[in-house]
Amino acid sequence: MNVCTNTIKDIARLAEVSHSTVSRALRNSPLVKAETAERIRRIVEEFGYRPSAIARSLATRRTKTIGVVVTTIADLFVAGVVTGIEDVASDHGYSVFLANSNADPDREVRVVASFEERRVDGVVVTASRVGALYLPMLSRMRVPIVLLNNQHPSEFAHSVMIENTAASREATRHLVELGHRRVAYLGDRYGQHCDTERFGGYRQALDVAGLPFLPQLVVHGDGRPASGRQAMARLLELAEPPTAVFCYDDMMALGALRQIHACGLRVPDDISVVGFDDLPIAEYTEPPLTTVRQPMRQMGHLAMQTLLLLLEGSESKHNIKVPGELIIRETTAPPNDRRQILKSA
Amino acid sequence: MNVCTNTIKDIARLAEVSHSTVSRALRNSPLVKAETAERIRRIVEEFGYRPSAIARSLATRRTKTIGVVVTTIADLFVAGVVTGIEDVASDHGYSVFLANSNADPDREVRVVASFEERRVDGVVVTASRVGALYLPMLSRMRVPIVLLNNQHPSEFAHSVMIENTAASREATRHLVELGHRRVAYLGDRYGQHCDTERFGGYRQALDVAGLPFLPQLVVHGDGRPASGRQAMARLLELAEPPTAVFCYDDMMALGALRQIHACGLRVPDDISVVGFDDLPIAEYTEPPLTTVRQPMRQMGHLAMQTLLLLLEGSESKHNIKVPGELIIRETTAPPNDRRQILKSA
DNA sequence: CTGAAAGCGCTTACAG
DNA sequence: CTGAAAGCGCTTACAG
Repeated sequence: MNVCTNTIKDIARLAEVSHSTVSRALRNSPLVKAETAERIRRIVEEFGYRPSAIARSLATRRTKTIGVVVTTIADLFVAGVVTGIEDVASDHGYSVFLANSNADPDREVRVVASFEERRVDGVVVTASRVGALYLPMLSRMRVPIVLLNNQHPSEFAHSVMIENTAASREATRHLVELGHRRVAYLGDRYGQHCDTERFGGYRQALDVAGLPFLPQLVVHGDGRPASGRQAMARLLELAEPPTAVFCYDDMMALGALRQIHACGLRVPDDISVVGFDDLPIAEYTEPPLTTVRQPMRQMGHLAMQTLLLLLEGSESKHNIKVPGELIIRETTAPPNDRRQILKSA
Repeated sequence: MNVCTNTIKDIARLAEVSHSTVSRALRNSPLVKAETAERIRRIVEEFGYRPSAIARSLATRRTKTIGVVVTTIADLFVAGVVTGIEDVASDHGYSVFLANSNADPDREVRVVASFEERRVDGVVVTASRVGALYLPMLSRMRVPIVLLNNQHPSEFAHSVMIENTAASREATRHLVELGHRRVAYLGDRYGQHCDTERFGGYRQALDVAGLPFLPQLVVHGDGRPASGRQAMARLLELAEPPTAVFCYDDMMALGALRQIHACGLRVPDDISVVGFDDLPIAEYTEPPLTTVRQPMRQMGHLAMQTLLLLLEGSESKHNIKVPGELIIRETTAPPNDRRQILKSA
């Protein structure tokens, strides 16, 4: 018996009731007599009937579907967030459409079009490198949108954001308190709002400590290891290299570690490194990485919970700030005054 | 003007044609006069009308939607594969539903139910730790299914698989050729078919080299770094530890590296390590990891292309084998006979 | 080339 | 508590 050919009318015929009654029974309507409902459910079970969400969506004008846009899912932060989103979506009967934009404007246009055509009930945009027209295009859809670690968090819509500034300040202060005076910032040139805030926290910590801001100690990558390695190489070529580096994310910290080791320097003896994210691999770098934990999965939960609230008609603005947590492992230590000597070895 | 309230009839009224004609114009039917079609398209554009994929799906009985099930998306291999799937799905007008099963039988049941109700046109199951009832449940759906690095690849359905046996044999042979005589296998107890095959390749390489198989050199983890570390610890506690370890995946290799370093041993001087996957981080472990590359994204492409073929009515069996590629980096070297001495230090 | 009509498989007021 | 009917927004034979 081909499941896909069964319709509500087939079940109605078998149960000797109208299809309206079957519909009610399936939706647990109190309007249907208990024993009738029971009989219907037995038949539904026996024939493996699955009501069509398509037809239901057309009738109810709700698809119980959300769209999730990411730049790429092949990123442990993004994947963690999406896991969190899907967790609660699934618990509430929502299915999720996943779309990668690849930071490509053409694909962004297609993603928006497909989400509109599929009549998703809501959208979450995660840590995307969005084109200029993208967010306005999305907002035109007239469905709730939640941004996660994205630009325009407050002006534009509802959002879930890590407390970038406070967390970065704390991470930098950790380095300063260890005695570092030359602390570099390895940023992400595509990091948009998050990069601005993390850089801001770094600056604040320097100010509070009365340390001068040295522009030559600020370098940028693209968020990935190779670029972190290159940026680190530039720092190490400086006449007076930093004794510590605060990185925009763990992946670039990974590249930085590689470059430091490739130069024959040691972490944390010669140079301290701090990351951001606390990816599952952070505990397994060599040495284990001091970093700022973002509760990625929980942030995904919050984003979906916010969307759910909006879908239930909440009118308020939702701008959630999630605290980061500094996880001190083994890439940070007091500066070694002999570093210059070792380097020449 | 609320986009979502526009229907094909609104456009028909504005264009002064019947909604049938609008429908044809939008589907580029040759049945409609060029200038009429042009006028309709202008109006569609102007009002930002988006045809409802829901209504279209109901009428055509095709949703242009596929379901992708994974155990977890928070895994760089899985995420790479899903990226590949989405690439070609999107290019062909398909949207993808992503569902995490978390290897939880309850969720598996719900995923299958949701895919059935949403009338996905096809399904791909990626590297899942599937429950016993899962695949039969899916196959009951009567839509094409493609398995990727999954169990039952040939008996059950269409599949894309890495050449586990050949790749593992080559990886092990690499170690043997370096002179290793005590090569361990660090497997994944949930790796099912893939683990069996990788273990098989390891055994074959030993046999070919005339080396004895030593059961005490086979340990298992769960695929993640922490378990790799634990398994490595067991190997190092052996009276005669291995001089090389072939790991089921890069993540466990990461844990193994950590444990080796934590014991004060050096890689590759004291012990060689080989991974499997060539994740983006493999180049950035310390030292950079020798591993077997799986072309994850391309495997995703192949899976979706296979699904497309099946959706076009292909009747043949599709069982695609993808070769792995040994990438030699810096975790492998000839064995060091002084290893025992160093260990006691 | 165009339109009226039936149908896709549901939900839900309305009437009983 | 139950059923007949209308409607959700499309597609597509059928007739012209």
